[in-house]
Amino acid sequence: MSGKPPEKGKHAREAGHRAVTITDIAQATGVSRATVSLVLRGSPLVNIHTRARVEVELKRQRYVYNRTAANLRRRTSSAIALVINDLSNPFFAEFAAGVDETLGEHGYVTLLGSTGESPQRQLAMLSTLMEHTPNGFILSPAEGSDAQQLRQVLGTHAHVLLFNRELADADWDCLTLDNRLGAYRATCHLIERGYRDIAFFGGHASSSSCEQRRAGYQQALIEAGLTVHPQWLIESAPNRLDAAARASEVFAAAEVRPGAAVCYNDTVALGLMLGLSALGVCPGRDFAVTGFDDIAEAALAVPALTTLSADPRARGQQAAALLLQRLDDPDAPPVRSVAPVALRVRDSSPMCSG
Amino acid sequence: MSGKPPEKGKHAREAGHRAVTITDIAQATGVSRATVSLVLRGSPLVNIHTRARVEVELKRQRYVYNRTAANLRRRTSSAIALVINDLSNPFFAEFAAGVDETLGEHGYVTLLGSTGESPQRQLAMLSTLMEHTPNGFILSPAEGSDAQQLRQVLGTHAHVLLFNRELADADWDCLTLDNRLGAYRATCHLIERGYRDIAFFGGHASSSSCEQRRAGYQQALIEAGLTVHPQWLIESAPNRLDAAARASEVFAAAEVRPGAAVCYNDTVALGLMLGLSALGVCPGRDFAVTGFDDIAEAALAVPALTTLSADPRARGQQAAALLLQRLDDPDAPPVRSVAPVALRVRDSSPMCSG
DNA sequence: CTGAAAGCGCTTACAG
DNA sequence: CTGAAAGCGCTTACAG
Repeated sequence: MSGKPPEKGKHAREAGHRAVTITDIAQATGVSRATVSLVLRGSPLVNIHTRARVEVELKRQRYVYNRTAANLRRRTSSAIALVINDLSNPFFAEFAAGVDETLGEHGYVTLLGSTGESPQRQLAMLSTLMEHTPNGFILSPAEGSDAQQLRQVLGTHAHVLLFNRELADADWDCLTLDNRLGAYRATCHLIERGYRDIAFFGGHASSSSCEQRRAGYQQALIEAGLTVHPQWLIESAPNRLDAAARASEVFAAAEVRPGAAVCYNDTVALGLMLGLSALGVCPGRDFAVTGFDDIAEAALAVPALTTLSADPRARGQQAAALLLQRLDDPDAPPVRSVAPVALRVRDSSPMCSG
Repeated sequence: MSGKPPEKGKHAREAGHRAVTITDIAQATGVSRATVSLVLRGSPLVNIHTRARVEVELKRQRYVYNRTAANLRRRTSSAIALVINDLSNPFFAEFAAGVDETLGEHGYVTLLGSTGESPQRQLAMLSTLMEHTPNGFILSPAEGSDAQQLRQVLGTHAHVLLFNRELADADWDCLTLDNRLGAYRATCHLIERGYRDIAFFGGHASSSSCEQRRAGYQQALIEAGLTVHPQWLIESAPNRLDAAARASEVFAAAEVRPGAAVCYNDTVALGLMLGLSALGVCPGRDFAVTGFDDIAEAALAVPALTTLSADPRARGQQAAALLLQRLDDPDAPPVRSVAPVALRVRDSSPMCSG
């Protein structure tokens, strides 16, 4: 039992007045609680007139079904926990909207939890959520999550769908973006436009998504017969500030200055563009940039950012659907779904002029 | 009882295996369930050695507290419902992040619901959420919400905090932005920069926030001795597309062409800027524009958008705090909180050149 | 077709 | 300091 339970707010629905229950309805209509329950659950057993009487009384007393009580008795749950890093990241906000929409359509309610990209808070969040007995978890793991610890908290039998990040030796269902193909396409696009010296910029190399994107980038270079310079693999925190600060590292290597960069994601790309401007390098003219995610800002930036669109809302719907499938068939083998990703060409990657 | 309950997903925590309960712990340690419960709740009554034995066993069996069961017995709830229009609007996403953060710190869990700005779905959403017996609601009402119907669904005694939109004759707590002052400031700012012919663009005039912003706009004009032209009050749906389509209406009035517009919000302002460009009017040079909300795109738009910052994340925290206060003291008089709003001056409102 | 009874996992007076 | 008993609001075999 972790977290501090709310001690003050004692009023589940109302202050003083107790809520109307099936007992009230049963007494008022002169039937048993069992019969009221059958009416509520739409059982065909109930006599049509009995049903009518009960239904009138339910309306009259403004009865509200207590699903948590029913869930307790039935050993079910109608809630699904959604745990993401940060709602203020538009990509995850859209994802959450998609999840919530699909879960709602299937009669589930969404329990929300944010981790702020901290494995610590993630564990705390998850054990709090566990106490509310959700039927399953949709989890976008914080960077640096430990599968071992997660399993410890979630228990061996909880239904879990991982989004966005794979976890070493976790046998949970998983929905990821096609990171490798996406970065491959971005890199090919730059090569086609005439760039030959292309860096990979941003992200923590240890994260699985960054690793995959780098792999796609390298594959494209190799297929084109270009050299992969290790000095052109530049790490950064996945935020704008750190990316901007590290812009100069792109030109740190003595030999050749790259003329373009495939970035880990849009946020990092926008930060790099800012940093380049500060260095007197005009992004989109002196230096080509691509992103990943197609956040709303990508289309509005100057120059508009060439990027890969993952349609996060659709991913949310897909994630929810996959988890629901898992609930239907707990014994099916683990699912690994890879969502496609589409290139959006914009001004930040013009034809190479150099 | 509305909505379709999930019939398939029968496995609250695990498939087949039943969860460990206080009964298991009691049996294993040879104490009563009551004692285990006291240990869990941290009661000082329990003998220190008894407590130690029980705690070891809790760990050993990986006991997970079932808060929903406890809530049922105690007639409490540790959940709060958060109902907003659309998570894909960054303003609301930030707000939700703030709410969730503060609720989490106080041991509450967030039940999420989206209405898609539809009063219909809002009612359906709310009655589904009611079945989960949340302790209170934070509700950003969909446009066109009917207080009467809401009260019907929520019951007279539910604890509700309204955000962003007031509702005629609802005696619920309410947190709104200082719409009037914000629009007043934006208008004064344009006047100071030399504009005299200023339109008010976008939003549905019937919505309370739009009404208030228009009032601030008019006040500023009147105080400056400028005329308020009714033809310069242009309505639009609060989205980019409709705003862009209605850009030409700004110049529809025969007499004078306005040289600037105070917009209902950022989304509408960005739409207007797009529409103006299409008409050959260059926003920020030929025509000044201000927004409202300071969404992330505002700073990145070209020209960057002068707007009012409401700090939605802080609003979320504030909303959560207000609701928690209400739970502590259900009988306190209704609270109407008005959050301040700060002007962010950017390139879209340069000195008047005309 | 309907009711009496047991029980989901927990808490809380009340005895002792 | 600990246990027996009742009960939160619901559901589900089981009789009849």
